[in-house]
Amino acid sequence: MTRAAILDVALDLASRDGLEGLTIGLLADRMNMSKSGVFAHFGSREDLQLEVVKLYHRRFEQEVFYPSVKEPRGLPRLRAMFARWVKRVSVEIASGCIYISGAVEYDDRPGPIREELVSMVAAWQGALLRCAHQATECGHLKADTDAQQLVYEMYGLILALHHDARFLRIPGSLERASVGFERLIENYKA
Amino acid sequence: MTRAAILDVALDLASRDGLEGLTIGLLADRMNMSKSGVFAHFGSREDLQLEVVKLYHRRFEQEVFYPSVKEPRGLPRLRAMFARWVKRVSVEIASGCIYISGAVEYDDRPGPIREELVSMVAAWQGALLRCAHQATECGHLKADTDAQQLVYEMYGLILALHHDARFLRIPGSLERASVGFERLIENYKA
DNA sequence: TGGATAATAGTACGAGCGTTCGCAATTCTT
DNA sequence: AAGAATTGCGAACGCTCGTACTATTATCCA
Repeated sequence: MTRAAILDVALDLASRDGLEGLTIGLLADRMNMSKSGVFAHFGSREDLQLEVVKLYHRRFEQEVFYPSVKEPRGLPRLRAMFARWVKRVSVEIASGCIYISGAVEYDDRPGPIREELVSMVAAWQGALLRCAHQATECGHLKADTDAQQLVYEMYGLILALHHDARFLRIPGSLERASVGFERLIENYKA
Repeated sequence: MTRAAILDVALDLASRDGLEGLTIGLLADRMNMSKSGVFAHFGSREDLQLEVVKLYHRRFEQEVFYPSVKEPRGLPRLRAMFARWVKRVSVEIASGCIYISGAVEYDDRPGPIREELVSMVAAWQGALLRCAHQATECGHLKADTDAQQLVYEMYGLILALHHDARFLRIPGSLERASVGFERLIENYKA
């Protein structure tokens, strides 16, 4: 299916230039197709963007979420989630992360794309939250652990990784994310 | 000076729509001026963007940095820096923060604007780093404190604040940033 | 083999962008 | 008061964008 191939390249372009920077003309060039040929596969540019977001979400789930839930519930699963997340972002240092760039692009731009992005990021944070709760229920973390706070700080470590490595290009950011996570867990450990 | 008034409005627009979203036509509308009238004050759009970035930096310094260095060096100063920083970002939840949106917009777009942004953010991180070093020298923090790691995590807390409050619109993010900072300091305290 | 069906190309349009240029109005200088 | 310099306006240019419409080519089924 040509459509799938187009979406694949579109995801690549959107990762680099942002969802708003994704343009049909450039996409057609990369595909060696005409603009109208590419356009015909999607009803509108917004539809194309939405499909790209959904594709990214599927990739993220497949690479980070699903393999992690195979780990034993509680702290090991939470650790796996963070480790795979870091690994994913460390690859995206070269290409860009749509969750993060999308969060900035659509923080004040209403519409279906923003809604799609918000619901996906919220779903991921929800998964982390459930996992953190289970970790306290299993007795891996202290009983009075504030799971929301834990997820908040995990997200901060990832955002800082993206910022320092991709924008400022500071080496060693990867290790800093891991060190931060270990310190975080050490604080909440039972 | 009309130029200063234009820059003021331009900063507002760039905060909302990003530096790349800043357009001369919209700016002219907001100023009740013609496009060419606005344009004449700057040699090019890029110059306008650069001036906006510099203006933002001056505001940031004035509001966050300068008042903080009046505090006693070491931990009190570091605390003041973070507190004022949080306060500033909490205001920017409504308007947007150019350091953060700029980091995403220009992480892969070479040119003078990226360079300006990088040098400014690096300067701010440098100031935090020096302050953290002084805090260990003063004996406020443990002697083996990794200042880079500390700054990294502080930055993460701020990024998470911006993300959760402005994009996801989760209430209580402000408190989470403060709680995270306190836990951070508690870890590194002498 | 021929005719419906889908996929791609080509062209054109209208809008918005940054930018240029010439002209009017205002302000400053002497 | 006259001339120079600044400041703003309006129209136009060339470009790129998303999109619509029409043809052409390929595919597949009877």
